[in-house]
Amino acid sequence: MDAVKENTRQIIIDSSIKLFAQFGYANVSVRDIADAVGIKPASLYYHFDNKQTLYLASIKESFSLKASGLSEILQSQEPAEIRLKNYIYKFTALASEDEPFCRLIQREMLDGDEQRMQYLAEKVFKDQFDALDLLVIEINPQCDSHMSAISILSLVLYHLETTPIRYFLKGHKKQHNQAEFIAQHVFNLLMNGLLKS
Amino acid sequence: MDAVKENTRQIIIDSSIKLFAQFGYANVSVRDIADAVGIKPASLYYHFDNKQTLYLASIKESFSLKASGLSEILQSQEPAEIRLKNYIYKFTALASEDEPFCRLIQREMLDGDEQRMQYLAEKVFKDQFDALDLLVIEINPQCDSHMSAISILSLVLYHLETTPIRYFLKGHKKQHNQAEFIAQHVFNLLMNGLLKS
DNA sequence: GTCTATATATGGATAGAC
DNA sequence: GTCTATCCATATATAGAC
Repeated sequence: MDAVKENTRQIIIDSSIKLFAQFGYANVSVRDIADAVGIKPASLYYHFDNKQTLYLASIKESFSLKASGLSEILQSQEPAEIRLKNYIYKFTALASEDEPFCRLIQREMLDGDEQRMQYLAEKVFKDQFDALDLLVIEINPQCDSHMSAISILSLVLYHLETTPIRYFLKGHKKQHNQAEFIAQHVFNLLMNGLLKS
Repeated sequence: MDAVKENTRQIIIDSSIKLFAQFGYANVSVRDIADAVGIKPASLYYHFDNKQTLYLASIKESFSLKASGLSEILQSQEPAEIRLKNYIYKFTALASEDEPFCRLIQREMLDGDEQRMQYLAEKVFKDQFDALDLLVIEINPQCDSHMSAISILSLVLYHLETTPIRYFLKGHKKQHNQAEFIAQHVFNLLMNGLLKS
């Protein structure tokens, strides 16, 4: 942010976050990143040993950037169902705003590298997930909170993830892509199930 | 299956399904497929115009094998809720059995190539999705059937997709990875919401 | 229908000048 | 720190012999 001299290394990371998230590792060339930054490919190799190193640094950076208006909501003094509602709306909004980041995580999940999974679970998502798990227990102490927490996340993320294909599927409307509409649908489904609209 | 002379085209499709599903489109070369089949890359171009055509044919082929069992369930004479229950159990089982294929579809969604999305939606998934949509309407005519159908699919698929990371998250148990357990959780959630276990 | 040989493009990475 | 120039590997795809 320093107007005089911004860190080139940081600009490279910022650019590659966007590119890797949008197109995936194999579909982003070192040339693409260099072009986005405005330097030549050879110059990248002054800052990073190779493409893989750059990729990992980008993921780490992306993780550490995005954090927690969500924690506030989960730790507020509202009744549990209100907290869940607020959480879903906020989470949907955040995920919707930062679609590239969501894709990056999805891609990591697909690759399924065990060491990286463990790192993500224990160093990045742990606090968030645990707090959501506790909220679910508070709402229904009888339920399998682990499964329910995953279900909540799945409903939000999958609606966002399927945006490109839902456009071509029966019954699609513009509003189905709006974060608030998705959040409303998900919260209602969680409260009432399919039977009650 | 003919012992004397099996269709080379079919062997190519079978081989590429496995490769694309496991590694993703960009990570599988025409050479890889040719090697797996046991022919030279040039020979592939006698059977298919290009890599993309081969890829789409593979997905279509792979999906239609699974879809027939699901269609039966959706078109049976059972009450709507029983059909939904049977559908979820069968769908979960199928998806669980062919994890590579599920990953392939997920990758497709992440790539979000518009032409490929349209092809998949209209030529591959259409009939299945429409039938599920109708079932949802039957169960609750008031609801947004498009959103609800996506929600059903999301619940099943995301539990499977997150298998590698859930292992490291709070409250995980072995049974959370079993198809039948997931189906039970999903059906219960859809019927009763989060509040009732 | 499958082969060999090759055209053509692209991608990761390095050497050395400035 | 960034550049130009280039190497080398790999990828898609084609031409033409068999």
